Amino acid sequence: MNTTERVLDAAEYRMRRGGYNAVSFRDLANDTGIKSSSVHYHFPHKEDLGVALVERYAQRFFDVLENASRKAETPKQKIQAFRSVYRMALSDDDAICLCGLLGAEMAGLPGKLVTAVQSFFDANVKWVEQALPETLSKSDRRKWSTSMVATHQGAMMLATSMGDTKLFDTITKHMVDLSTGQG
Amino acid sequence: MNTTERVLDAAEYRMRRGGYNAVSFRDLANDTGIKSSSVHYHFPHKEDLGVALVERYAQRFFDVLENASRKAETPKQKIQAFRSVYRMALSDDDAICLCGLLGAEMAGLPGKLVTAVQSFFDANVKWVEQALPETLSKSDRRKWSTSMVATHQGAMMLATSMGDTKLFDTITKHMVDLSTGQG
DNA sequence: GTCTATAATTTGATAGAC
DNA sequence: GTCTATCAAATTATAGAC
Repeated sequence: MNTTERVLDAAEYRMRRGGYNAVSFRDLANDTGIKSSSVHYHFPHKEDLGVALVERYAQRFFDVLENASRKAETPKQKIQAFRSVYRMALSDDDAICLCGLLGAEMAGLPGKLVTAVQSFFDANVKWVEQALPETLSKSDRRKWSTSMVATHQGAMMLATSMGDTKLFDTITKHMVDLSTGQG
Repeated sequence: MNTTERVLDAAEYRMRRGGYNAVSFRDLANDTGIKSSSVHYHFPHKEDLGVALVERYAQRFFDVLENASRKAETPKQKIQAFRSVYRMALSDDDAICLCGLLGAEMAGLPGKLVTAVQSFFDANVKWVEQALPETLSKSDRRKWSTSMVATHQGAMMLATSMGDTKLFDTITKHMVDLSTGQG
């Protein structure tokens, strides 16, 4: 794998655990086996690194989501695909969503990062909206899609905080059940 | 007001915006009009400061919640009181919940802070559980209470990230409606 | 309780050689 | 692309005077 990607891997690991300010060029250098000045070659400023990281994260997220929902035909199946992608992000990496963490730190982040995180959430909400039954009103779709994103993000945070991954399962299943009329 | 409280005020303001690592002794000293060594007199280590801050935050939160739910008789009224306390924390201070932010950074926080944040969430979940109708099964009460906390935390984060406080209102009203059979 | 002074470490960042 | 060398600033923290 090329160095830029390896730096991003190290940065993602650290940032999804401690946040933006918990990542330093020196840590990334040690993680990657190069010097901090070489990390600066790939990402001159920390803000650049953050933006590249969020963009890669978003790209991957929607790639996986696209794939997971490929065979989904009903709204219910699509929502379940959405849930499964969040679930994988949580248990595969044993960390919360990068944008969930950065979203919490939003007021302390550099401008370009704020925009990138907002784009992720915007696309998230739009995706769920599009997946919901067309029979619902526009405003009902908004209500459900924003609630769905908020609940999934909150569930990740709460489950990780309490050290109980099952909490994520309980909460998000409940939400999906409610949205598909099983609650 | 005494200096310890003024330091905590400054710390809360900063930490609820940028997170644990966005707060420095020197910033707090400047905010409070004393020197950083004097801040250390009140809180020898940063971890102490963080714990004291979370404990004060939790105390105030439940004091306000107690007061807001004092006249509430029905489960619905109690849940609405819960929602209103989160809403006030968001709009009065124009920041998300201290523990919501620290919960997101959990994996990067010192041990005593982790415990303090967990206690806050634990008490949150228990409070909602206790407020729900006794007619519900124990497991249903758990499902609803954890979902309620997750959704409120997620809604705060999402609303702040998108710069749209109304998003919090829409999402949490939807959730409360669902829980009280209005959805 | 607050100050001055200071230490040890970390941080984001740059210049210039190879 | 990576290195050595270096920097200025910031960070947590302590010693000791007042």
